[in-house]
Amino acid sequence: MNEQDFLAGYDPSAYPSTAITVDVVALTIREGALHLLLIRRGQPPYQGHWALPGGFVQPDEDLTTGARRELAEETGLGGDRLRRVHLEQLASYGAPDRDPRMRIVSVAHLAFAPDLPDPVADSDADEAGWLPVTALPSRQLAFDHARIVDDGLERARSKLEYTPLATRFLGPEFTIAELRGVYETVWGHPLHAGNFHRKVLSVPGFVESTGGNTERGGARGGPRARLYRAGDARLLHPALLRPAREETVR
Amino acid sequence: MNEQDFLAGYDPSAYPSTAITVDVVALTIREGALHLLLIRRGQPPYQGHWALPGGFVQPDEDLTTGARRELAEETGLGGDRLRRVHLEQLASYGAPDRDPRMRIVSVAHLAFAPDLPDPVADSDADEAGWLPVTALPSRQLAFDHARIVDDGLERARSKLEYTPLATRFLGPEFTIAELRGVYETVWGHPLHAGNFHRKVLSVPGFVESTGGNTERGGARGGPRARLYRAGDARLLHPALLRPAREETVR
DNA sequence: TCAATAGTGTCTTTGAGACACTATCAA
DNA sequence: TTGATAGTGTCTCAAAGACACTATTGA
Repeated sequence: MNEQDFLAGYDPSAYPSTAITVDVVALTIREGALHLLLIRRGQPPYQGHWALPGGFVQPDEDLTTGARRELAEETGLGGDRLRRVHLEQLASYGAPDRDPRMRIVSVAHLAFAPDLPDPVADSDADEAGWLPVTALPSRQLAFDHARIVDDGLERARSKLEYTPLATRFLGPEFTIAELRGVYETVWGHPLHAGNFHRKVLSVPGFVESTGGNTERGGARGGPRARLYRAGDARLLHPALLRPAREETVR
Repeated sequence: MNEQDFLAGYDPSAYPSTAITVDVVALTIREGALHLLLIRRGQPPYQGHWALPGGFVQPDEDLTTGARRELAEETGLGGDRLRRVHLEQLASYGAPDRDPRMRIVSVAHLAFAPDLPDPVADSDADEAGWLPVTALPSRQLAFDHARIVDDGLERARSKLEYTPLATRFLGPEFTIAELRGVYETVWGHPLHAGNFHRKVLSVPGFVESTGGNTERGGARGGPRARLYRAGDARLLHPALLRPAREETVR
């Protein structure tokens, strides 16, 4: 039997079937706090609970394409704004009982977005919004989404160490202080301003100067800061390591 | 409608269906070279091509459980030997056309194993074996498995930097020189013996002394080496970074 | 005038890497 | 005896972090 004949006689339904969804852990920074895009479910299961935006993968689309589509649908965003959002695969979650309806494997994705407008609820949901991650209703997230969010946050913290993706939380032009704000928000503790400044400028390709300055100094005074845009590095070398965390090592 | 009623009337077949497989990039070190477990396919599609071990996820098993089961089936291994194999999720691959039969999303896993016996072919395959990764028939791997292998190798190289998983390629007791051999094999270039030795011993929890020594010196002479076992660290701090690779940064 | 901030200078400590050297063992 | 290897000592350089300081701005 050759491959042609084999495929002609192949019956997909003879194999165990499972549904595939994509879910998105979309992060942004608002007013100095890390926010997560969540949807309040309008239908069972977990009706009324908050859940990650996501849905079934369409027959003709790639996993990451599906995740970007879901993100576009939930945020009402498109075009250039959406294209500036960083999106990467996070991990897949497939415990047999994670969804009461049927066996569903979710391919979770992680997104970093600059401050975006409030989402518009679509037909399936009665509410959608950016919620601060520090005040998450952890026990009330649908399915295993609390676990997925935890994994996403840890991945985000780690990614800031060795990639320049912190810039994806900001607009096309930013100051070093704003970049430092991203690190402090995601990592959850303050950094030394002077050392951070020098470190960022010393990593090749992390940021490049636009030549411009901010129009005004800080809200409470201070000189006008120089403006930078993201450089062409894909990895930071040397990396910007988080302050030692002995506890997490063992 | 409450959740009970909803689930009772829920029809899984109304949703787009997809098959889920797990594939395993299983690595081991034989005679100083990195080897990969491959199966020569006995059936279409890609009949006669080499492919990663893997298969459909069973209805009641978790993704990682499925990967471990597939690994056990292909290697004929069980019990303690299998339990010593490190297994982690790598990534999921779901391009719509990656399998000519139907939409199949593969959740790839990565395994690090100490030198294992040659695998026994099962009913679906006419051949199975550990192949050196340097001499892979890249263009002849089935499906998108060449890409998955590349991703797995890069993940393996990276994991050796900041985790103690190099020890998973070795037996329960090993010398520093053997551990160095793992790094040299996976990273693909020689390391300075003296500096490596000191570095490994300086990282807390990486290895701990057994108190014993090897029975004999090296094959071409030299003193007997001290024996070590894996320590309790889950992360290396500070990390063992690969020598700088400027090319890969941009 | 005052307080906050941007940006730079400098010193200390840690760690990576180059190199040298000794002790030990197989052939 | 010879040559390879295990393990240690030492030096240099890069980088992280602590601290200090100046210049610039808003209030």
